[in-house]
Amino acid sequence: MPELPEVETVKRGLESAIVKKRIVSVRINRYDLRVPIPDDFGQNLTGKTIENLKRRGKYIVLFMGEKTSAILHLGMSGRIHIIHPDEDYITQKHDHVILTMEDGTLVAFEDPRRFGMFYTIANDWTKDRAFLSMGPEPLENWSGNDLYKKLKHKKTIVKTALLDQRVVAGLGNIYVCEALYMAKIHPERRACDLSKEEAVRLVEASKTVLLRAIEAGGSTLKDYKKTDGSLGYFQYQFSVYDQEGHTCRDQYCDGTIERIVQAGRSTFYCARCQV
DNA sequence: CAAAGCTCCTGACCGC
DNA sequence: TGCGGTCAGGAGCTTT
Repeated sequence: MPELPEVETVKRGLESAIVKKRIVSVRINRYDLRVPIPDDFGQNLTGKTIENLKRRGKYIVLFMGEKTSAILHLGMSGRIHIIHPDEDYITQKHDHVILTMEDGTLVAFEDPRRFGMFYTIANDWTKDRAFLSMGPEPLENWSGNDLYKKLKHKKTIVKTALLDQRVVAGLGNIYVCEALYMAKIHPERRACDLSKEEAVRLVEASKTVLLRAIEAGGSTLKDYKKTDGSLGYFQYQFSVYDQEGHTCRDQYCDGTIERIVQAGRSTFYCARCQV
């Protein structure tokens, strides 16, 4: 379930492997992802040099000049495998796309559930529909005031509002739970009922949670690569996510972590200290 | 327009 | 051991 920290970790891993290198071939094993890979995908990428990488929300943009960018989203189960020129690699069952770089580095996009996206665009990537109504980057100039103003006229519950990528980019089910816990805000609160102070707290908590997770991703990245060469999943100790029945981690709280379902998704929270 | 509901997909897990 | 059922969830689409 890649959210912002996992995507950022993947992007950092890709950085040294492919930036400033030319793509010499593109192998596409299947086109029928949930959003199909365009027919001209391979043609558009072959021969191009990746100038830089950008992350926006849960997307990674491979920038190859003003006229070509590739846009990657890992969906639910997407992974990137980086295979160095001297390494052997057995193609995985769900490796849908494999890029070969000029130095022999392979980049495999594996995605069993096929919820991911990989496509090219022929103009300014910021104009792509994925980014048109996307909210602010949480780690860049996201303020409590901005969140407060956005939530003020939202009738939905705060948990669901934070999952909406138009409100803020990059949060998913796990980090929304974690951020609400850290901010001590109950997930069933109506978004429009949050005070300015609570919005400020929620923004600060979100930033802290995301930064810590990125840090954890970065530190475990090397160990993970040693074992199977893949990138993107890390060890991060969740306070509430998937912790149903555990005692609240707050030393002054003796509550128990509960699980409820909101809009069809699990929410984990402490019913005692999140109010 | 917002909000809620449904859908896509496979692998992991559980109970029998 | 196998088998059926359930669950996981990002985002696009449809419905209300």
